[in-house]
Amino acid sequence: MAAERYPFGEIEAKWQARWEERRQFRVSPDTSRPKFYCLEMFPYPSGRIHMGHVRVYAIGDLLARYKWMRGFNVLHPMGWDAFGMPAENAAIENGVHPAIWTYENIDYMRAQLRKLGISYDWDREFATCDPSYYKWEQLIFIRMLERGLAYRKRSTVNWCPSCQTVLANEQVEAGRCWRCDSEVTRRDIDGWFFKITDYAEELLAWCDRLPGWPERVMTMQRNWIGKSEGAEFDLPVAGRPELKLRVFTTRPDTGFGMTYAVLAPEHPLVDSLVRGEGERAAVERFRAEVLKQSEIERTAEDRPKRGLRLQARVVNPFNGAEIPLFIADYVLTTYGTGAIMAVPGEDQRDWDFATQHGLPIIETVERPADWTGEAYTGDGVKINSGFLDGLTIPEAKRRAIDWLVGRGLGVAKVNYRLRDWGISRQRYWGAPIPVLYCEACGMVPEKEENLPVVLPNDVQLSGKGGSPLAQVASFVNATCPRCGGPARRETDTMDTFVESSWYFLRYCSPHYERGMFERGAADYWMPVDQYIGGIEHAVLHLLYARFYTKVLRDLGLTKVDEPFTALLSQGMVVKDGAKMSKSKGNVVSPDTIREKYGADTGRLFELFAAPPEKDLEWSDQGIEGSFRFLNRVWRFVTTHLDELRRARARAGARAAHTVTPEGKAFRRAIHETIRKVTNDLERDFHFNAAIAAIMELTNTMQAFEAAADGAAADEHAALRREAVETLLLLLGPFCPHVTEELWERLGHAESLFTQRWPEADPAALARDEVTVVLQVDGKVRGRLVVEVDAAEGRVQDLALADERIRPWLRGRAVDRVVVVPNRLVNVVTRS
RNA sequence: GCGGGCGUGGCGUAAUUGGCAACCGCGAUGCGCUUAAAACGCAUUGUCCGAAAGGACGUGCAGGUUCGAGUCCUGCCGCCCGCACCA
Repeated sequence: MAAERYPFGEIEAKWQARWEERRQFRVSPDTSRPKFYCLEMFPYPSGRIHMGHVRVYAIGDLLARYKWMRGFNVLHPMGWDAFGMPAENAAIENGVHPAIWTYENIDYMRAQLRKLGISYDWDREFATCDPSYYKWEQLIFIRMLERGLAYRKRSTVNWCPSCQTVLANEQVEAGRCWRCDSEVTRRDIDGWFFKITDYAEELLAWCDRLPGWPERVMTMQRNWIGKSEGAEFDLPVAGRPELKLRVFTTRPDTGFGMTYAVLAPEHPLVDSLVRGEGERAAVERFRAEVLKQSEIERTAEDRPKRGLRLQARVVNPFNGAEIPLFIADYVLTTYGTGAIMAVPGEDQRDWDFATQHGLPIIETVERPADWTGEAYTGDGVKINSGFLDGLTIPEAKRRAIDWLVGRGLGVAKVNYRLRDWGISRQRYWGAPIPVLYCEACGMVPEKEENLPVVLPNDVQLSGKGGSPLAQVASFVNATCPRCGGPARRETDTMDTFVESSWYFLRYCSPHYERGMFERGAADYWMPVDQYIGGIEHAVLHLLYARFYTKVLRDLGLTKVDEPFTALLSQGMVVKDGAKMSKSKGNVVSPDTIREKYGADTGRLFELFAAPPEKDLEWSDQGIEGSFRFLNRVWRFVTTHLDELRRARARAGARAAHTVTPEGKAFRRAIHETIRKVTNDLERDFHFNAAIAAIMELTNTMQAFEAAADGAAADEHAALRREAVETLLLLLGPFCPHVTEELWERLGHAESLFTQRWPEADPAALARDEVTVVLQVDGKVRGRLVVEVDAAEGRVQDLALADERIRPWLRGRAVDRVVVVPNRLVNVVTRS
């Protein structure tokens, strides 16, 4: 029973040790070879890895090993995204210090990864919670501060009551915290921001210049940046010449259809517009009502639009009409100017509100004759619009902006949905923000020579709120770097997404002590050629890292514009209908899988069961199938080992000259597999299809073996050897241990992964004959074997004379015959 | 509502990108080996008609383009993902 299974345990330990001894995957810059930087998103050391994590590492290792075999100098590093909430929560629950918890997890997970046999350069490993790492992040923070790219402001922010900290917009998903799923509330608080909005245009422009990224990720980023073009202009307040209401619109052409205007309830102008105590009280009541509804209620389906009409009126500058002014919950402070001109004829939200409040509706675009809808947003000619009448919408937009600009009322304006990145976290386990507050000098950055500002160890973590660092007197109380007087340190820490925004650069020279990274190493290795990770980071990490890289470029530290040339977003591993995760309790441990089947089997299954970008349903039976396959390969090679080794001398003669037709067909199968697998890896990441082709080759080998017993077996020994070697080379990147072992047993002293990837031999692929499909009126009626590239006329004649075809032509006239060379003949009849 | 993607056997999937639909695997059924089971091997496995030969049908639905459509176009239906009162 046990004897039937190949000895994967032994083999895997042996080769992991061997690769380590040989330092096989330790790399340094080498300009004589093309470089390939292959990177999987580094993990958060949360405890243990499960088979969900293994998928991404299996993909990365497959690509890295394949590129090795293609002659690339491959950088394939691994490290730890080690700051973050779970460590702090574990500390609060179990009384373990976050550092201890984190490093213990790292040790455990590193051991798990090593036993999977991934080709990492372990010399480059680091954890982001190490002061030698975050020191550089603090330095960059100061540089960003100097350039106005980091700034502090008081604002209304997303607050997670459970994590007790601020969240960036990207970290709120449908009103809930991305990490703990609690409902997010709003809070006014001082905090630090990175000016990602300065890069909105460039981030957007490059979305069209990264063809190696999945379209859906680029689309998500484009939507997130949310560029819209239009105009911003003033509406004078009637009878109050000193007051103007600034509005933004993407449809300046609809100005003549503006029948009222709306302010966000929190808009700062509201207070100056209110007249008398009665109105003030009504406004306060309305605001309170709006604020008390949660984010989730506010964004619920079918929310009614609530509004309050103010006594003040504004003037529509297009036609001079005095129009009513409202405050309403459907206008947001966070976008545009926080105020809008309302055009119910051409905007559905305004239409809803106007209908509800009995406000007039003016149509400014001619509707199609069959139009039955409400607000109209389609194309058409301008009507009821004075000087714009008769123009198309794009023409009218331009003309309206010119008109506003000419009268000094407004300007053309581009708006983005993207907000600046709030990086302050009121938590302990993160990189300290390197600034101080001095009574005399105000906010002062820490001196560079004093970096890193080290996170103190002696902290009390209660989870009660407030930044835990504020309780550490020895940390808070410091001296001002400018005047030497008493100063208080900033107690917020940085969002952990700051660490993951540049770790790929640190891997280029992880031990460099004179800077963030060594310029030469980064210039050699960057950008990352292939990045692999989950879709959940489409607008989080992947946007931040792009931004941060551009900042580093503008600081003169790197030459790259973009960090990741190509991105593969792998799907989730799902079990029992849910994503495999600790909290769902449906995890499968790689340790269990490894002990039962070996790491190679676990990896093979995850690469085979689904295309990489799709979700993968975990299947115990599926993994059995992958295991069966490897056992079959093992048995095949080991049972024929003597003969295969003997064939070695003859391998040089290349079995091309096999005499028998079966031999020729067999060799073609070998080389077609090479071509197929290479295409599948090179073009579209069709790993599952590549494995299917390798399995098929194995089946062909066994069939060939069974058919060619006796004397013929000897004749084909060299061919058989070629087949086995090809199989091992192709399968190597998927299942590195078992293939290395068999490669060695065949008599090779060199590692399989120093071999060149096989190339399909055109001579082997060449055919003398092809099977052509015969169709009558598009239906397959037969097959015909003809010589390759036979003349069309000849093929046509043969087809028309074919016995299988003739009955179908009886009583019908041939209209024409379509001949697709080497593929198909279609006889088209006329009835 | 806007944007993106998907829809193929009992299941996971494949199809040289417009040319034999279902490769590979899982499951199932039968057989062999075995005292037996496991493991392993062989065979069958889209649906319907037929004893067979063979035929008809078949890629969510309805059309279209084409000699030929899983693939391209139009319109529906369904599912998944992202954003969402963004002016």
